[in-house]
Amino acid sequence: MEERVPVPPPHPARDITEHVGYRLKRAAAALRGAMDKVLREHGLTVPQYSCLELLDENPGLSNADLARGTFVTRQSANVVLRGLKEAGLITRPATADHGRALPVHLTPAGHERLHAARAAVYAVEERMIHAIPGRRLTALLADLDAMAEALGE
Amino acid sequence: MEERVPVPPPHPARDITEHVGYRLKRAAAALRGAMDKVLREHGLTVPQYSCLELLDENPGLSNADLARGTFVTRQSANVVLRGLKEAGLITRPATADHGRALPVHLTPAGHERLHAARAAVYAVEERMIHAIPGRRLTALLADLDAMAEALGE
DNA sequence: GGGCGTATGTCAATGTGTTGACATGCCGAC
DNA sequence: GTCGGCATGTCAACACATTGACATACGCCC
Repeated sequence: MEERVPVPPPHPARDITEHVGYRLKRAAAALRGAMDKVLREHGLTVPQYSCLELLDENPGLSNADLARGTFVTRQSANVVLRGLKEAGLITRPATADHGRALPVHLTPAGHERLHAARAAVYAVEERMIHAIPGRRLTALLADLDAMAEALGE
Repeated sequence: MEERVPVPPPHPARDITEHVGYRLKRAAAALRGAMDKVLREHGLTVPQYSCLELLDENPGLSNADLARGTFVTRQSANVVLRGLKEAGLITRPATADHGRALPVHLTPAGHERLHAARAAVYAVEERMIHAIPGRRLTALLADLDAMAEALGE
C-alpha cells in the first residue's frame, strides 16, 4: 500500500455516536474468527456448532426453528443440516407425521462431538468476557438486546 | 414445528456470563439485516457500502487495506472491488507504479452513490443508538473494542 | 549483490448466506 | 366444507467469505 495506515474508523470523529456499527461488526468478526479457529480442530464450523448447541437444549426443533435461532434463513440452515446429517451427527425423518416440519435430533455421535467442542468454545467466551470490566457485563448484554430489538429483530 | 418455541437461548441459564456470543451475534445480524434492507434501495450491499465509506475517508487504499478495514480476507475484498468497478463506482489502475498494491479511488458516481446511501445508513445507526440508555454508550463502545482485542484482533 | 521475510494480488475450491419462487400442509374465518 | 392466510421445506441463482496455494514485488540484512 502507500502510507501503512492502520485502517482508521470510517467517518473519523464527528462524534462518538457514530461507529457503533463498525465496532459491533469488528467484535462479531473477532468472535467468529476465534470460534472458527478452535472449532476447526473438532471438525465443526460455527453454524454447525450453533445448530448442535441449539438442538442439545431443544431436541426436535425444525429446520425453520434452527434458522430463527441462528439468525439465518431457512435455506442456509437447510444446507448446514444436510452437512450435519452427512456427518452422522443428527437425524431427520424423511416424512413428517403431523405438519410439514421435520423434527431434528442429535445422534450419540452428535452429542459426543458437541460436548468435545463445547469446552473450546466456552474458553473463547471466557477470554472475551474477562476483557470487560465485569461490573458492566449485565448492562452490555441488555444493550446488545436493545439494539437488536430496535432494528426490527 | 411442534410447540412453537420462541427459540430460547442456547445454554439456558447457568449464569449470565454465557450468551455473550449469542447476543453479540444477534445484534450484529440485526444490524446487518437493517443495513441490507435500506442499502438495497440504493443498489448497494453492506460490504460494498463499507468499502465506499472507507475509500471516501482514505482515498487510495489498496485491496488489502480494504480487506483489513472491513474485517474480511483479501480475496473477499477483491470480489467486492470487482463489483464496484463493474458498476463504475471506483477506479483501479491495472498496474502499480511502485509496489504491487493498486490504489483504489472513488469515481464521481461513487461519491454520489455513497452520499445518497449514507443518510439511510446513518438513520439506521441512530435508531440503534437511541435504543440504549445513552449514558452507557461510551462504555459499550469500549467494551466492544476490548472484546475484539482480547480475541486476537 | 544475493537471499530472506513480508506484503500484495490473484486463482481455485468450498462453505455459508442471501433473494426469489414454488408446492405442500395446517388452521381459522366464512 | 371451502377458501384464504400462514408456516414450512425445497429448488435455483447469486453474493460473499473462507482456506490454501502461488507468483510477484519490495525492504532489509548480511
